Amino acid sequence: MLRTNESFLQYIEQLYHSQPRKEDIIERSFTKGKKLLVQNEKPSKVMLIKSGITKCFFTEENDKAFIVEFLGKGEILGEIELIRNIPCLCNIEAITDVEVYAIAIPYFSELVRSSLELNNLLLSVFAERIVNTSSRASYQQLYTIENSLSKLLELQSKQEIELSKEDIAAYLGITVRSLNRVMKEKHI
Amino acid sequence: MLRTNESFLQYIEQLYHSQPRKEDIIERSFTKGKKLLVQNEKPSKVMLIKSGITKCFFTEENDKAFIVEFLGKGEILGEIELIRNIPCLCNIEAITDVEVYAIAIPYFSELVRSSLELNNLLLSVFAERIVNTSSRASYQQLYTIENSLSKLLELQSKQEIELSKEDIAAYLGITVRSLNRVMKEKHI
DNA sequence: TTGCGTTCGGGACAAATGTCCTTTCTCTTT
DNA sequence: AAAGAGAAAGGACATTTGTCCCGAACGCAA
Repeated sequence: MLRTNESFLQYIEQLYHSQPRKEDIIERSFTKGKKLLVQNEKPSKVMLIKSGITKCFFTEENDKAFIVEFLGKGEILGEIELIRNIPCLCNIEAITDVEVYAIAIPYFSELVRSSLELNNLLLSVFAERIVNTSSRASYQQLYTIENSLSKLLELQSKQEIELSKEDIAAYLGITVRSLNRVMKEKHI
Repeated sequence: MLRTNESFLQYIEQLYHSQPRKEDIIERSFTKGKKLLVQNEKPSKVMLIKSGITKCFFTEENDKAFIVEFLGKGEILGEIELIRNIPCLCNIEAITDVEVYAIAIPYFSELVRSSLELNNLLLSVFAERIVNTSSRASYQQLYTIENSLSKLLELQSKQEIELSKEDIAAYLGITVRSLNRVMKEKHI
């Protein structure tokens, strides 16, 4: 649910401190509620989260939202779009105040081509996201809201993340009305 | 829906023909209906499809099935499990007769650590799968079966793949009864 | 040709979820 | 303190989907 990545953060911080040209990686801040990346727009930077939490979500044409993941410290953003050379797949929005390392695209491209360390970090991240996204897609399609909610609440208590009801509903792909109904039936 | 990857196939075929030790990559065949990989079991090889089509699916504890993707020529199998060192996430089953290149795990691991070309091929594949899986998860959660079926039929006609009703239902994460109902209403 | 078993499609009803609207609660402004 | 606006929860009804079971069609063997 909430993903973090300490080794990726260390790797980028080491690059940040040792870079000769100081513009390849800069620090940026976003306040809660701000969009870091906008769906269907070309990303200008690849970013890695230094602190804070973001949600990564689709807005569909019927105006409904689906949260794919919550991304925290050490998680990378915008890298899929760079590798596939496409506009942003999803929106990324800060749900707390967030600080990131913003990495220039030509610099990041060059690293992907040449750094095995970066490649291996990215492969691990991608593998993790495929596992998480596909297994949750399967589960939420084949079980009722009650089962999915139980799983989410269990994860949530382990990770100590505070989510609004609207965000919980968007993560499960349902309406807030349905979420309230199921929570009431389960006496939550 | 059906994924293929010509450049990955060329890369593996070049390795296959030039390998000194002939056991690192071997060819294997599977008849229609056979399982190439079994969910929750440790994979013994990483495989790349030379010809044929497979389905990659979850079997949930409530005995329902969800097809994540159909994988064809040039697509790689079992690599996620190797990178994350986990048992198989899904089942992989041949829906036509299938031939694969089976790659020894220590050999493949060594290539991942050392070959930038392989890393870049894998990054592209993973990026594609994340895009596909997450966007379809969102769509199928937020729209009705009718919309999802329309999308599938459109893809299917472009790709000339023949699917059983049971497989279509499993790809959409619904029952065959529901699929029949919607197909009848749409006069298909 | 007939009988049996399996597969497929659909009827009927139940369950799950969405939509729309109302009521209550909370917060802010006057 | 009161009023107004916005947010949150839930009632009622509609729609969508799942479950169960039955009948028809098909294939195979005797």
